[in-house]
Amino acid sequence: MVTTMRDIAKVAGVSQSTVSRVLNDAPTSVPIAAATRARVMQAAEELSYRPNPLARGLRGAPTMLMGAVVRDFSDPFFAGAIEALAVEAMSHGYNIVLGHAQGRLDEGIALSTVLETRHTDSVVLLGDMQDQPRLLDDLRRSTVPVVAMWQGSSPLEFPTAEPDDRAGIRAGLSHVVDLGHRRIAFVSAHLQGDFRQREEAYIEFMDEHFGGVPEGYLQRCENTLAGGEEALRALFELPDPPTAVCTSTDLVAIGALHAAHVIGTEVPGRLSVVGFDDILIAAHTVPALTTLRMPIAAMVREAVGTAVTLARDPVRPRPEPTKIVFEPTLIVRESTGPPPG
Amino acid sequence: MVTTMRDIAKVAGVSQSTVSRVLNDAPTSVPIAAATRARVMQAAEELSYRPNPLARGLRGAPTMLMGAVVRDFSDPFFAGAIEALAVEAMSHGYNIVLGHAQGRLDEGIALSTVLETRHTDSVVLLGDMQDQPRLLDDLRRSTVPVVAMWQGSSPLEFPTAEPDDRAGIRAGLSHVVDLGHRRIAFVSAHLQGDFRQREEAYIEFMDEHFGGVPEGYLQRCENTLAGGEEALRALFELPDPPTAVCTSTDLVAIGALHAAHVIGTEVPGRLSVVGFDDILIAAHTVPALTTLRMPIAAMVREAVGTAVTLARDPVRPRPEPTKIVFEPTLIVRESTGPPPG
DNA sequence: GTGAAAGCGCTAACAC
DNA sequence: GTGTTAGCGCTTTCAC
Repeated sequence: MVTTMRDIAKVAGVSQSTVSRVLNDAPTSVPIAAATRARVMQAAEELSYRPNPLARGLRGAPTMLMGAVVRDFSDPFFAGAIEALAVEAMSHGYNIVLGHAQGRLDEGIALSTVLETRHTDSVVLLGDMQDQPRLLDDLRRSTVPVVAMWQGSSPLEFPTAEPDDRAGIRAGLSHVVDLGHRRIAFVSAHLQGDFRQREEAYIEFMDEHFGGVPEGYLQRCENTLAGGEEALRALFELPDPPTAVCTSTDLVAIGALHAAHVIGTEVPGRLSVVGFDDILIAAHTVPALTTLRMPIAAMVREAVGTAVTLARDPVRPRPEPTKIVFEPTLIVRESTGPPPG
Repeated sequence: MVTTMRDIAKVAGVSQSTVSRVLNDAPTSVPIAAATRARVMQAAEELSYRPNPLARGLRGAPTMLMGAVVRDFSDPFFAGAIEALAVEAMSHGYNIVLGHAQGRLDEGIALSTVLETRHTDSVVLLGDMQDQPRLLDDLRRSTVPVVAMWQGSSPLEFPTAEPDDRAGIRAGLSHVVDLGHRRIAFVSAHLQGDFRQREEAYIEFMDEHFGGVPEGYLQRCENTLAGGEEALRALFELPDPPTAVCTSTDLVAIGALHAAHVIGTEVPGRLSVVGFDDILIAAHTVPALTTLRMPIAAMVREAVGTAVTLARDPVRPRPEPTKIVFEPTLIVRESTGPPPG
């Protein structure tokens, strides 16, 4: 059996509400006789009492649970983001509930499972969810505060923390241009609208600097290691292969690195590679990856802070959608160098 | 305002209990007039009603939340494991709540935060928690069913799914021996008791085959990429460096790979490297890593299945601690080959 | 077929 | 100082 306050009350010979007061260490509002308090405490200890958070929650107390809905679980980038989110949330006393918007689940489940979650005090969206219309719909009409991250080009609906994709891509491209590269390709991991901005930043940059994107230099692929490999292979079947490849994620960059190794193309001797995100392994690939560091910590801090604040507000007028932008930082490692020759 | 059943009842002109019956689609127990049902449904729709899971839970319904307590969040191996856990749990209708036993949090928090979690129907422990005595204590005396994974050598307290570490390590060692290696070192990532078994398997194997471990061939390090790098460097400062290195995790193996590249040691030409776990990037490192595949999917299936079953049992006599063992599989890739010369 | 009423474990008035 | 009494939103007897 599970111990309830009534059990304690019986054992300690007091009323259940006294137990409640003692156990909650009622601020200053109601003084309790030291003796009573002691008896209650001891009884609670003996019966190894644990409060029932559901009952508390029913009374209006927050559940201290924060929902996290992530678009793609198997992406190491999001794995890192969730970790950061969990740590940050915990520093506010919250635990993370993992929802997920994974592809073709029965849509009905996807949403209710995630959102039935009214026992979640707030919800954080990681990544673009345009392909989950019902989820979004549900979120919109619900009363839980929602904050979003990495929404890319999808319409702004919630308070959002976003990286400056365009600036990041341009910084990477400028870096290889400064090294002397002219034949610069781009591997664009295609997920949702999410990465469009990175791709567009490349096109824009190439237009400005070289009057356009050379035939075949823009490769689209899945956002996986295998996708990056394929894309790099395709680039090297071109009559005039690039000397530098920028990518929209580290994941495809690492795939590209591997493919380059397999086909015997030296990095950075023959080919420079630039990633995006600076995931955990990026610093330890062979060779170490030059990339753009996503300011995850700062973004997560912002998002969690907003979520916590909104959750605390009992009035909660639907907050204005806002977008706070964070700058990626270029991290130069071993995978970039001057072009061959 | 949040819509309750009473609101619906008022609008539909019925009693709140009727609303409950309609909305729960009461099995066959109580037939409801089609007209009433329709009216209720419509009112619910209009008011965009959402059931309050807390109230349900209070009445004894399960919360359909499964707690996951992970020892080390930043370990990509556990990230993968959590992903698998989340997917598997969701296939049973559960969502995962991330607890965490992270190092030096205020111990008080660590446990209550994770366990107050009586609104969690069950708890899965990922990794050895010996350094969290209060957590374990709490878990022991609580009534939530607990199942464990990757407990290594710590005492068996719960139903557990475990890899056969010894068999895995021996398979890796045999593989390099078969390739002709004799000078075989081991990089042992030191966390908890967790990895002792892998280290001991190495010692045992070396005793059997070569009459002992050569001086300096057993390197201990942190379970990080940097740890693996350091360990490899140390090995190559030995008067007689190894021609093969086995490791207790892919993480340190990848660090070793990187260090080998930096000091100009060719893999597998001059040095063979064997990992353990087969994490996501293992197949895409340069060169691709030979490793032992942890049967995560099978283990997680077992663990979640047990957790779900236990959670369903209302009687719930403390289950016998059990250990189900899963065999790792040797995956030969590019990082191993015959010794030089 | 449907309503009234009790109660899940807890907190918060409101008495005394 | 401490007990009594309402509910929080819901499910579930038990009546009618």
